[in-house]
Amino acid sequence: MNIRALLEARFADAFAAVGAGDARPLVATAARPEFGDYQANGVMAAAKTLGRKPRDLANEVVGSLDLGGIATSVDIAGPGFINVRLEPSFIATQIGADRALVTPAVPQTIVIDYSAPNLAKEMHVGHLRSTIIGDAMARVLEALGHRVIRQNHVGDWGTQFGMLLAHLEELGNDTTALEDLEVFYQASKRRFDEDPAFADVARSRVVALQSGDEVVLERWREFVRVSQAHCQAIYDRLGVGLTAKDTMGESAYNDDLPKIVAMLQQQGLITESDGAKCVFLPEFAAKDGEVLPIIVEKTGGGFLYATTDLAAVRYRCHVIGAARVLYFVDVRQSLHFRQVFALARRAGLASDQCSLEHHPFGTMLGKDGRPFRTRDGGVVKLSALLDEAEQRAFALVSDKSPNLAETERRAIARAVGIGAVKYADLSKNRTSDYVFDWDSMLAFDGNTAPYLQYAVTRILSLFRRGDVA
RNA sequence: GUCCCCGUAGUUCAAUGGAUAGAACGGCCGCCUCCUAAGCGGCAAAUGCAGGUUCGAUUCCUGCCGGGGACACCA
Repeated sequence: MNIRALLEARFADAFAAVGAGDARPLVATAARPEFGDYQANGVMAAAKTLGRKPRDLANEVVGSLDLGGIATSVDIAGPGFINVRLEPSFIATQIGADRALVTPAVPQTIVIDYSAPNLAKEMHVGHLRSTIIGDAMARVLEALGHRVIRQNHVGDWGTQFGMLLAHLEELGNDTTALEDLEVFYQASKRRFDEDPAFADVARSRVVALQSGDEVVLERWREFVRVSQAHCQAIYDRLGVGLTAKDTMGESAYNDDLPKIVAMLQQQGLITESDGAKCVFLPEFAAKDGEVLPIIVEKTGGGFLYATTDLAAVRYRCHVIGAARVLYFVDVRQSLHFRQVFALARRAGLASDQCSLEHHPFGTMLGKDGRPFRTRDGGVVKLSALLDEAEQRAFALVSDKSPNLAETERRAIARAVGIGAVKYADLSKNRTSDYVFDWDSMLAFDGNTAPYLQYAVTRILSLFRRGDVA
């Protein structure tokens, strides 16, 4: 039983008994410890509605309130706050009960879309927030008793794969070239930009891929397998629960895309504009009457990510039967998701019972206040970031505890370094940008992972020395 | 230009419409010597501006100022 909910119910009974049954008791945890443990704030509003003095009404509420065995004291304070101090034995039994302090949820099926790296390249810092915030949410919702379905919407399809496959062919399909995916991607792009003949081959591979050419498809599968192994290594280092079975990439929706467009067409939602198939929804009209388009098919054919996301919505709502779909995606995608969600509803790709929610997050900035980059302006690979976190932690640990064996210092450095990166992110406001700063996240002072980890270590040490449990 | 998000101590973050706006780091003033690697106590320090709704506004509404982002065939 949730304590707040229990108190709310008891107060509601008391409110009803004194003729204030229409008002909510508004029970909350106490604002300050000296007030007690919980407080009910609803009397002031109720008194206003009833035209009564708040203190008088509060007295009557307390008179009718039954908190036997729950509270040691119930006091009226200020203009009409009611403060409750809990019975220690009651708290003890609540804590002893299984998951006592967790509100038991009515179980729902919840899809969580997070991480979503582009498999053509290596994961970079831009994927960090989605990955660890989404993972944290998945765990929380599971702990509340929900059926959580993780969906890693990886970028495993599209024009860029034609380029990569063509380059891989040039190298005799030797997948060891993929060990450094970033280098491989850059080389492919260079070939594509510099050699028109290569570009033609690349384009033909895209067509082969999309038309289901088994030979090309097999090479593509191998590429995806290797690339996904890179991601898995990162997930394992981060302690993130994603695995291959959670992958539901863009390619998975390939066959649905023409059907989605046909369906929109049938509903009369599509307007052709400059050769592209667009949907113009009135809710995206500006003051000047200009309406933002949602492009679902390019001039000359070919689909865009709005189409893919519509197919994903349909799958999640209608096939999986999700009650909620949570997207942990960069704030810059806000407009895109507003459009996709609105269109999905309009076209019946999402039922009214299916809640579509974009939970955006801000950008990771460097100390200069600009997006976090390497010194020469390149994107920071996630593996390099985690390497540096462990190295810095190792230097700190070695400095403070030079007597420990190196293997032990390495193990501690891993926990401290990775923990610092994750905690620095999760302890920040999700929706605003934040400055990524090694020194503050690895500090042994303040609101940091090293501080928390040391506090736990110290408590365990006390228990050990005191011979407690 | 249009639309969206955000403005809280010097800094990083808190505060279901509730009481005296909380922490941490940094700063200043004292004190102490170590429970795995964080010493302890104290002090100063903030709701961008102007209205409105409300018994009560950091929170909701309007306008302004400031910052960020997005806006047609990339994702």
